[in-house]
Amino acid sequence: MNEQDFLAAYDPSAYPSIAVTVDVVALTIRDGELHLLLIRRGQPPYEGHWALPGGFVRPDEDLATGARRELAEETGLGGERLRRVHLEQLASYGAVDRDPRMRVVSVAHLAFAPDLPDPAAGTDADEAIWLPVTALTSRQLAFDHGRIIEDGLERARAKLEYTPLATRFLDGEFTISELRAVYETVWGHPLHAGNFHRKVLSVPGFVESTGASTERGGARGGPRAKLYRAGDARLLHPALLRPAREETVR
Amino acid sequence: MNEQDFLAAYDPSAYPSIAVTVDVVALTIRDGELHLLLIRRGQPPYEGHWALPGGFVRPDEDLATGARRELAEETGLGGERLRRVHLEQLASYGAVDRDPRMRVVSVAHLAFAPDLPDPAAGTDADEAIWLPVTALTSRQLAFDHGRIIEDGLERARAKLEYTPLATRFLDGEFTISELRAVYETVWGHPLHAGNFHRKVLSVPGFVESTGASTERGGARGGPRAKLYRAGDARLLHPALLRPAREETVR
DNA sequence: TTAGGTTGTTCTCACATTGAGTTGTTCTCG
DNA sequence: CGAGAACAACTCAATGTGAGAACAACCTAA
Repeated sequence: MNEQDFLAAYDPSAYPSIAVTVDVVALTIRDGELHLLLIRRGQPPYEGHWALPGGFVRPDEDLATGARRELAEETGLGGERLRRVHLEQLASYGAVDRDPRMRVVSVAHLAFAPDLPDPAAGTDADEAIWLPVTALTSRQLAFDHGRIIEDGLERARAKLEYTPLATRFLDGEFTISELRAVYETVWGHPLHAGNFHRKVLSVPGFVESTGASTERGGARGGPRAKLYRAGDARLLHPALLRPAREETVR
Repeated sequence: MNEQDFLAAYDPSAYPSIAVTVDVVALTIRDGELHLLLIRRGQPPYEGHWALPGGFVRPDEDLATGARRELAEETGLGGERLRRVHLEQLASYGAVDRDPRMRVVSVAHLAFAPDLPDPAAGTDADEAIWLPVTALTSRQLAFDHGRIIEDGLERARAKLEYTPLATRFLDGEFTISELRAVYETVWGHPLHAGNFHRKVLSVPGFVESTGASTERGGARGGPRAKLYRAGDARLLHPALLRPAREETVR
């Protein structure tokens, strides 16, 4: 620090004026497709464009609390349902001109949720929807939110490899096939059912059996599947690696 | 966003007052030990405690630029040497009471550098040193910098697994043994020399041969070693995994 | 009610990767 | 010159992975 910084430090009105916001990349799986929570902006800048839920960090809340509050406001979620949503910090975005109104640093967060109700009820005038990520390319996104979403999706794909967070897209009890569907949806391609089954059961602490089975077979046939719940592992060891992706390596 | 937020958005003086800083966890390897750049604070709060290099983000610079500037100021580094330092964003820290003077959100960064000169010259009155990370426990650290350092070290250890960033701790040309020493130093335990050698050469794009060898054998004997430089891979595939660490998994 | 197709689960087998140890050679130091 | 160290290449067993097959349980549609 130089002398100027020190002076600034002692005079709360003298430090550079930068606003701090939180934005949330909230993901869920609906009808076998990965969906993202978006808000349509009702005023300039980027009026009519789609944006991530977010807003200013309040003086009395920390970053994670602010992100969870924004998520609650837009989804109408609360209590136990909200508490079960996985929320982690993604990264911060602070390009000088990312908001035309003023200097804003946004601390982006990433959320994984089981299928949630439509967000319309209980929020303000802005339109909020769960949009399939496959439909993103055709949408106009506000600010640098396109970049934030890309980073969030890549983080989500990577996290499924070495953490048990895929279970956060499911309800408390699930079948191995449902878990496999999460991986296939987030990674975007099919997995070998037999190998996946073997792998999931062999990783210690990933899932634990409930002893129960589904009431009926699948909609298109097949036997009843055994039910599992999330285990106590916080990391998968060894990891469940995505099939090789040579392109991304160089 | 609710109505209050909208009003705030249009009135630059009405948004919550939060300062934005950058801090840098700068790592290098000296004498076979991992070192960290620390500054001794010359004034309260935390006077006399050790802190990460950092300071306010300036209105005209983005986050990465600010972090690189702070690093340059404290190391006296510039030009090509500075440009070769790997710098990436680590995470943001925004607990309400992390700075007693005011609300501060710090965007922490992580830097990997080859052995650098002592930082004393060219900087301001504060004392700056490269401290072995093994000596950290006995030091009083300012703010939440202990936590930030922990997160930085864990990120560094993880990054060595799946990226070729270990080469950033070395000069342009290096031997496989020197590269292995980086891994052993950062991970904190010895690796099997033969297996490491095989693995490094088998991962495409990790290192490429220069064709040359060292002028002399090692200080304690042994043949001349072949020299390599960093390859063009940005990710290691397959990764070079740390030996299992059961404790951290649950 | 039955036929045909789907799914959950368990196997098998070939192949790749890893951990551990060995060998041979080159070099430095005393 | 001899001892010890380190580079580089090899072997071998254990483990993990990809691909496919087997089989029973179950659904829907005819």
